Amino acid sequence: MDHVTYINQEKHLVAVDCVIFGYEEGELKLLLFKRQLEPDFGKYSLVGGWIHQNESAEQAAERILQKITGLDNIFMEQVQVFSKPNRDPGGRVLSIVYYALIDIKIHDKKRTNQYGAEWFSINNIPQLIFDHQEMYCLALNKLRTKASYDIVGKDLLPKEFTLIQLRQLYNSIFGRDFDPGNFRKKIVSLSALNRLDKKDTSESKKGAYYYVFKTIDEIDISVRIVNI
Amino acid sequence: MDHVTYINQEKHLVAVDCVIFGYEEGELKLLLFKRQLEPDFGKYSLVGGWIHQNESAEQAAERILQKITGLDNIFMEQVQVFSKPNRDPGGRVLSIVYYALIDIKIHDKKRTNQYGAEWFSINNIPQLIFDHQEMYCLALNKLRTKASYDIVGKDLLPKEFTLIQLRQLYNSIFGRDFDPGNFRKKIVSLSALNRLDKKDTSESKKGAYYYVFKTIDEIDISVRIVNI
DNA sequence: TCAAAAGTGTTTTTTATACACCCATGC
DNA sequence: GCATGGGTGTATAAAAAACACTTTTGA
Repeated sequence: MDHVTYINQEKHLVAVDCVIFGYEEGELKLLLFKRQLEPDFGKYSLVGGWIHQNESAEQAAERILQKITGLDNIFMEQVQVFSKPNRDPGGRVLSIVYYALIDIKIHDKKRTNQYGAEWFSINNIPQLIFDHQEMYCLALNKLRTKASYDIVGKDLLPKEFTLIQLRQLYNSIFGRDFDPGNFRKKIVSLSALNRLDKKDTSESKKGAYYYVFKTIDEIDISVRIVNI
Repeated sequence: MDHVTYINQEKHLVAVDCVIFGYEEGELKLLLFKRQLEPDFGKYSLVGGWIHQNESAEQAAERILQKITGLDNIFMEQVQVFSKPNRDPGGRVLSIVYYALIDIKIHDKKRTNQYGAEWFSINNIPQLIFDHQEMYCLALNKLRTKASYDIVGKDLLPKEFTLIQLRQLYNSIFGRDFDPGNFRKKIVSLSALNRLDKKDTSESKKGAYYYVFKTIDEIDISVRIVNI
């Protein structure tokens, strides 16, 4: 890109939209805003905002997520850019889409309420504005891909969790039932979790062991990357 | 995104950068520009351009590729957006990165020469400006991912090609030698190719059968998606 | 003691890898 | 007839999938 050509170039509005996944009551959920304006009054939208001159798209997403959920250090991945000239009827806006994973239990519910955000089960998503449905679908695909070579859950589950809870999370992400035995074997074989000497007896008499994610330095780098 | 907030928002310069892969002489190659200006005079850069108001990022990439190579209908995939505020010393520019696959044999060499573009083997890439090295690495990763669940080659090889040529392409993409027998079996099992009654005798006395990609309607949808 | 959830073990199938071998042909 | 790639077959190993079985414990 020649520097001399920087001046007099067309500039664009650039937004960030976040597909915010949470997990609660055995279901993967999505945080959405109810739109208060025409067009598309009453429809729902992803959580979004403008990108500023002095920040990266990641930083913009972090800023927006912090504002809505009160949380920092949220796990996030870029999905892709949406740039069709007429994707937004309000004007020419490029949107950089991220997906984020958060633990619904620990986010600031006052804030989300204040901003009129609601959680929806991914089995029951309302109609979304513009191309937000496509954004969500791509984000879910990306999450599934990640979940199939890495154990996702660190950001969606409480610090201590059982393998049953982890499996239910996976069932919810992939929309199918994983075999309990095989799932357990696969997860254990990745040796990314530590078992605690502590059981969750709320679901059964026998009780299920709690697990936690290993810290970075505990992880055996040689044992990684397999399909679930 | 509220419509009332569209006005008075900060606007941004948005560029498109293309990681253009080609294949020739048994090597995967990359098309690069030699930079004629300071800063970074003499370093190389990806092929890029500005995005216009009335076009999507994809359309901008198509326009730029058409200008440089003379080709239409080029296979392309979005890699990701690069948006760090200081990534470009010339100013705040967001860059949307695509990778493209083209058959070097059929592109317009006069054009690439005219624009000062050169092909480099991916085993011998010169120093690139800004964050273009990272863009290239991500693009190659994305290409490898695609190549492992889909047969890439339709856009890099001539219409008719031997399985030996396809294997050499894969060797070049992944930087390792695939087992001839196993590679052949795997490719055939995907039943995405048709064998012609025609041999390439330029490499051996026996000759190797030519293959072509099946057309969309010939492809058996049930046989897809496996790792190579 | 038995129901119900947690956890383990066994069998089968599929896929990947390594490598030996046969084939066709021009010299 | 033999060297040289091209192509096929087989044997082994590793993963995934299916599913039977044992363990624990409160009611």
